[in-house]
Amino acid sequence: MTEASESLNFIEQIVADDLKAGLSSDKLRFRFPPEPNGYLHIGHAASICLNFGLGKRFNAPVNLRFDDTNPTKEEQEYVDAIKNDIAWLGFKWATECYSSDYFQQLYDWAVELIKKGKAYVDGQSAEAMAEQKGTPTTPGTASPHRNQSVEENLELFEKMKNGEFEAGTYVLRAKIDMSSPNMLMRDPLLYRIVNKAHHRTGTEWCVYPMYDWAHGQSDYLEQVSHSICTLEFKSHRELYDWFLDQIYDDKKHRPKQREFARRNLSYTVMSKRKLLELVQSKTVAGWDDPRMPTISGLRRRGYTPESIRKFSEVSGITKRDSVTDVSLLEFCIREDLNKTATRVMGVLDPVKLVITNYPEGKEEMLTAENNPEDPNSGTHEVPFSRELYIEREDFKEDAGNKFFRLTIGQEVRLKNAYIIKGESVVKDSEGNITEIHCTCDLDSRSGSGTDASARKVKGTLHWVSIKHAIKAEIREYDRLFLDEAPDSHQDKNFMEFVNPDSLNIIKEAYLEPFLKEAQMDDKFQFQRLGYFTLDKDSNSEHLVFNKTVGLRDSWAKQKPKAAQPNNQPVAQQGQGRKPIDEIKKISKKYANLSGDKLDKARASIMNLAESVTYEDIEPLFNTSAKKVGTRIGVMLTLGVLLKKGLVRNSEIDAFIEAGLSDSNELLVAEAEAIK
RNA sequence: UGCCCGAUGGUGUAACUGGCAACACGUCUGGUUUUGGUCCAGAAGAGUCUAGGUUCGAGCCCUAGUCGGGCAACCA
Repeated sequence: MTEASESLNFIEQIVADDLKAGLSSDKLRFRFPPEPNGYLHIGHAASICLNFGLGKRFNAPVNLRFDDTNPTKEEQEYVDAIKNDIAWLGFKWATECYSSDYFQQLYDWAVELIKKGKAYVDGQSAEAMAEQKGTPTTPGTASPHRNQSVEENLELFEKMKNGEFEAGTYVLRAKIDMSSPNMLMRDPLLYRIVNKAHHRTGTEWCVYPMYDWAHGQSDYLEQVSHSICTLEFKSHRELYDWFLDQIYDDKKHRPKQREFARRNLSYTVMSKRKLLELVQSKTVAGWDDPRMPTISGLRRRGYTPESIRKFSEVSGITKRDSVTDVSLLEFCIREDLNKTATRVMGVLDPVKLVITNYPEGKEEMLTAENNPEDPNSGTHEVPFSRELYIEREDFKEDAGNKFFRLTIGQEVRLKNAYIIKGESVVKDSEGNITEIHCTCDLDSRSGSGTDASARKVKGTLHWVSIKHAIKAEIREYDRLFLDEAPDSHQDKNFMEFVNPDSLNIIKEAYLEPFLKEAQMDDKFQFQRLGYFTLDKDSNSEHLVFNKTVGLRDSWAKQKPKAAQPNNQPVAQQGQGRKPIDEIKKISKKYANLSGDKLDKARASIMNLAESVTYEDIEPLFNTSAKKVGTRIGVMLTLGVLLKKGLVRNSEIDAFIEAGLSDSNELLVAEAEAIK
């Protein structure tokens, strides 16, 4: 138990409370239970970090259990990908388990249930059973098979198991309560017949257990103490407990289920079904497309395990639904990469720069720091020559005072090189700049120690020597959806919000030659641009870099560029709220205020009162005497209305009278003012 | 219409379990800087969904309401 001073999230609190109540700490055991029917995403990372974090905090084992009870959807490919992702995230599971390992035990328990008269085989159609289930507000009706004899049930279930029936013809149901307010308790299904090979058990089984019958029992078999899942399983808890009641042996530890809210990320979707749709519709290139919120997508994009763990940590665990802004995720990756990424230079949108006073044919190697944040990171060499590429965006023929980059007649520094001054431009017939000519101060070489090199200039540009540059493909990504919560619109499908410009490919960017040696998983900062990493599509002939995330850019914010995706939520406080409600809100704590805050509150009440009617305040005259603040607010509002010509009546007089005789000075003063 | 959850600055979380709301992101200033990055200093922004109640005192407790979410797959 480290970091005991930190506040616990409510799940950790539950565990801590159990410990305090006498649970022996060696009984603690957790599990992460994915279904191998898709890839893990950033939402799963929350659950992984929670469960493995619990294990770490309380020094208890955490199992990885594949919930593989549905062979129609599950595949070995997903099992492998999930294990890979969890390991990459940096977690070690105690035991690798599968629900399918328990098929025999589960079957035996089901037979016991039948013998106890608590389960029966139903041969009706799915539609008929759904019909009988009733609705949340009306009770269900019993199946005609509900009271079949134990012998008949046993025989039918045996035949189900032996494959004597076709898929979908019979099911095994628990006999619980067809009129329970909890729909899940209305004789839920335990087993169905499925004719499909299972990725682990092959064709051994013809019947497969449903989630509810498998999950809690698996927890029990593994002696998991705390079974943590997401909120949509809350109503399953009653069933979870009912099933445990049937098989529980009090010499063993009984698991408990607790639920937390799943995490949503802005501008993306987070359900496996929807992610699968993006993959199958070829909207993205695959589960690990760098635009996907999957662990594998984020990894390919250049995110680190540290950054994802950090994101989970700062996001927290609660029971309310929320949409976390991607900017928080971006902060986490920038924070990590800033400390570790090697600084290099690359030009994405080149324009030729000729240094007219630098000797033709001359080349020199300059020294570049690998990472100014890390004094031990060393340096590397970068070649310099007369003709360079710089970023087209870094030059303007005539620019305002706030443009810190290259213009005609102004000096800027070339990073790690010389200070230059813009002299002239060469344009093509259409007026596009094809070359920029400049002169450089040959005394100003970085690191030379001369006075000239120490001179302060307005800006520093990145560059690359044309002769030495290597070419590479760069892939830049924008958010996959244009809407903050694309799947939250009841009238629109999330696919309508797909951002058509989420991928921008730069076929030919120019990079310093140092990058020729780049390896997969190396992290680079292309200075002044952002963080980049090699994509798996790379080979020695053709380098491909993914842009992980841009640097924070306070210059971009100043530019009016309307094309920037708007990050700001539209909703503003107070909008659509009635003035009187606003006044009530401000008034509530009025009596606690003083000084500036008091004056401010008073002024805004007076201001709001201008648009309040008598009908609004009349019902507030009998606000209880204790709610002084509200009464002061009403008094102030009344004053404004009276000034505007409101005619006095007995209710008004009574209210003022009551105010005058109150013990609160503020209220008395306001009453005095208008009496 | 029934049952079950939830509601704290723009966003995500906190508040030592009842003592007048804190942290992070984001935003805005200013400083440092050979990255308009980093770093440093500072600011603005909520009075805790509403109304009652209990209490000396409520974001935390009680009651009623409002709003949001979940629950009727041979999915998990």
